[in-house]
Parts: sequence; structure tokens; C-alpha cells
Amino acid sequence: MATALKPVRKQSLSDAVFEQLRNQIVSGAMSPGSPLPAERELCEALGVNRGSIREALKRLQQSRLVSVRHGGTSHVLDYRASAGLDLLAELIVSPAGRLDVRVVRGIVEMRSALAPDIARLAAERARVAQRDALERTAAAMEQSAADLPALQGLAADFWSHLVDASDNLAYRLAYNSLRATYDQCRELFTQVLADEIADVVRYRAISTAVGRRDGAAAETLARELIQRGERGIKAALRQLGEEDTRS
Amino acid sequence: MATALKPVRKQSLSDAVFEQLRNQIVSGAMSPGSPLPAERELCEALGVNRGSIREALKRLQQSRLVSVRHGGTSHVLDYRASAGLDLLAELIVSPAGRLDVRVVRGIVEMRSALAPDIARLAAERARVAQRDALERTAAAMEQSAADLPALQGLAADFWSHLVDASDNLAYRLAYNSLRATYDQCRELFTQVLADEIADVVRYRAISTAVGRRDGAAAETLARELIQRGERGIKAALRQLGEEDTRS
DNA sequence: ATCCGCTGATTGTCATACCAGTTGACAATC
DNA sequence: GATTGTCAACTGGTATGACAATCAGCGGAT
Repeated sequence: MATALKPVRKQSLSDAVFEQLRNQIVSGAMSPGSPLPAERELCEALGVNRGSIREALKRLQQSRLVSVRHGGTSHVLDYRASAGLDLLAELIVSPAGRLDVRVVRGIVEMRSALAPDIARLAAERARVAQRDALERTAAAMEQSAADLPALQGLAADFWSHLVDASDNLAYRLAYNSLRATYDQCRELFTQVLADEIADVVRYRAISTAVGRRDGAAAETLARELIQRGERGIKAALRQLGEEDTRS
Repeated sequence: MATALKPVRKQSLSDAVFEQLRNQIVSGAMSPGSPLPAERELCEALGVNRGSIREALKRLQQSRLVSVRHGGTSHVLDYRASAGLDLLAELIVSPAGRLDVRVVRGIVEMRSALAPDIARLAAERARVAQRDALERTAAAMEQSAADLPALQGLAADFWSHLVDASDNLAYRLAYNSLRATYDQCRELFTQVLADEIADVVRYRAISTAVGRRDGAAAETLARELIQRGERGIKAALRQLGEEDTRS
């Protein structure tokens, strides 16, 4: 019966305008420094109302992809020099739908750099409620050791609790940005990270290390855990890279 | 003659609306899950037209601070669970103009976690043009060894080139977000980080380590450099914290 | 009890004004 | 001749009113 009918993706006009302009910018079709068409020209060119154009431009402005001056002409900015981490989620899949392997590698490396420090700080600063939450999540992972998708969700919860325990707002927000990025193609990561996600005993070990406030142990364990996934991803990336060069 | 005349701060209506709502949300005055007033109610309450309200709401939506559904009522989201790293720049100074010490600590810790890995990757991947840029910046720093504000700018350039050389888009964008955050109060950081910024010989050492593709050395040097600043900041934070508890 | 469709409220889109800041050309002034 | 003021033609910013699309809840029909 229910064939693979995907829900239609609903998108407001200003969202569509935003995406279109953003793609033009990050793809380099509109080079940094070049002037943007006037709002009224964009209205006519895209066939939408000026309000929708303005909403899109406001978002581009907030993303630091364009600069807008009252009375003057707007200009394209160099996103590599100004845009923030939130842009990563919009770069991981190209407009054509292909995965950007450079972005994936970037996420993985950043994750490897942050995770050990997060675990260390969590061990040093966790409060009882947060340790309990970690413990509960680790227990839940042991329960559903067979179900990979379920484990994936629980592992994300585990890290979320760990980040909370680290009591560092920068880590918290960076984690949200990274997660939003790889949520763009979660099922794919679930497969490639299977080794790491299924390493339930190490999650449990991190939880107990946090429980006894052993920062050094938590840091080491987190590094080992993350490295398992890193190996899997880098192997997959090499394959993808070879396919790319072949095609 | 020219006394300290500061340029007037100009802000559009939608910017003002955005700031006001954002402050309400991150301060907890509007708790997560609570419904937002209808757009037309906000128009009347804030005394502006609906277009300005909508532009502000679109930005809040992009920051993942609110969720708005066509036909339904909008709701406040839990920014700690959903907002991205770009929000940090808007949190470091409270609406009252006070510095948030927790945010500062967060930046410093994240910087310490990332910088060594950035240096290592830069050493492994830098191309000639990027190594030259590093070398030039290091030389410029040696020239203006006396001028602290100039050194601060050059140090920022140095790190920017290093991040470029690391060839990691996630690091690049995260660096932009962090820099946008501490640019909110740059002069203050310049003072507290004086020890680190003035350590010109170590910047030079990092540059030469990158030049000979010595990842391990670059990593160690970067860690030592960053730690100098970290000590300064943590000392300053302790002072600030004591003043806070006293008041 | 369940389903259906109506109804009112909300967000989304649109068209058309007008206000406000920027720029450059050009005339007036020194 | 150089500076200064004025004006016109852009630009983005704000205002208003109407209509369309969507959703939640309610009441009636099955």
C-alpha cells in the first residue's frame, strides 16, 4: 500500500527566495563584493512581493551573507570570512542534493576536538540531576542494544546531557549547530557511525567516570569512543572521494 | 577640537523588535513552550507595522528561538536546546550592558579546545600561499611589537590565516562566530589577553612549525600560547565574579 | 462514539502608497 | 578655483488594508 510517498516539503515564499539567493552566494555564482539587485528589481525578477524579498534579505543579513545599507545598494559578503557556524547545516547537502564530503570531514574533526574536553568538564562540574540523567540514558542504551536507530537517538541524548553537564554555553550552542547539521542526513551517519553508537559499554564507562568526578578518565574514554566513529567516517569518505574522482 | 563624538547608533524598527523579543526569550521572561502574541497584537503592543514584526519573527525563527506555524499560534522555543553558536554574540553583553562571565568562560574554554587542533591541521595541510601569509603576519607582529592594539589585530589575522590553512569549513565558521562574539568587547579582551598577544616569538614559532609541516610541534606551541591568555582571563574572571557576589 | 464540515482565529501573501537615507550632479558662494 | 549648499533620482524602510491559506475547536450528522 503505502509506497514511499514522502510528505511534500512546504516552504514559504520568503524561504524560497532566501534559499535561492543563499545558494547563489555560497556557490560563488554571486561573487563577494558584487552588488545585489535592488529590492524592487528582485520583486520583478522572482515574481514575488517586496515583503517576501525583504524577509529573505533580513535573514541573509543575519547570516552575514549580505550587507544592506539604507539608501545604498546591498552587497554580497564573503561567507567564508563572515558567516557563522549555523551556516554549516545549509552547506552539508548541495542544492543538487549531493553530500559535501568536505563539510562532513569538518564536522567529524571538530567533534573529535570538542568531545574530550566536554567529557572532562562534565566530570568536573556535573550536578546530581545531570549525572542521574546520564546514568538513565546509559541504562536505556543497554536495554536497546540491538536497535541501531534507537541507539542513535539515545547516544544523541547522552551527548546532550554531557554537554549540559559541562556547564559551557558555547559548547551547548556549538553542539546544537553541529547536530542540526548532521541531522540533515541522520540515517546516513547512523550507518557509518554504527561502531561508535553500538559501543554501549564505553558510554556506560563515561557515565561512571563522570559519576566519580574523574575528569581525566572521562576525557580519555570520550576520545576513544569518538575515534571509533572517526575511523568509520574517514573510511567512508575515502570511498566517496574515489567515486567522485572516478565520475 | 574633535572631542569624542561617537557616531549615532542607527537601528531599524525590525531590529529593535528583534532585540526586544530576543531579550525576553533568553532572559526567561518568556518561558519555553509559552505561546507568542499574535502578529497583529504585537503590532499594536509595540506600535509598529506588521511588516517590521514579521521581519523580526523571521529572524527569531532562523535563530531557532521561536517556532511559527501558518494558521496556528507561535511558540517560544528553549534556546539552550535549539539555538546555534551565532547566538553567543548576542548573549555576551546583557541587555543592561553588563558582561556575562559565563559566556566569556565558555569562549575561552572552546578556544583552548580548538586552537591546538587547528594548528596541527594547518601544519599538515597548509599550501604555500597560506604559509606565506602566516609568515608575513608574523613578521608584521615583530615590527609592531610595542603597539598592543595593532598586535591584537595582527594576532586575529594570524589565527584567521591559520584557520584557513587548516582547510576545515566547520573550524572556519566556528571561528567567525567566536570572533563575532568577543568583538562585542574587543578592547577589553585586548587588555586581558595582553600576555598572549604580545608573545610574538611563539606566533613566529608556530609559523615556522607550519612551514616545515610539523603538526605535533604546531599543536604544542598553539596550546602553550592559548594557555597564556587563558590564565589571564580566568584570573580576571575570578575578580569579576567576586565583585558580582559582593554587589 | 465517531466522523464531517463549519467557523473563527492566525499566519502568509499581495499591492500601493509614502517616509527616509545616499549619492552625484550642478549651481551658488566665497 | 575651491568650497558649500541645493536638488533630483536612486536606494532601502515603514505604513496600511485587503485577501488567501491554514489550523484548532465546536457542533451536528451518522
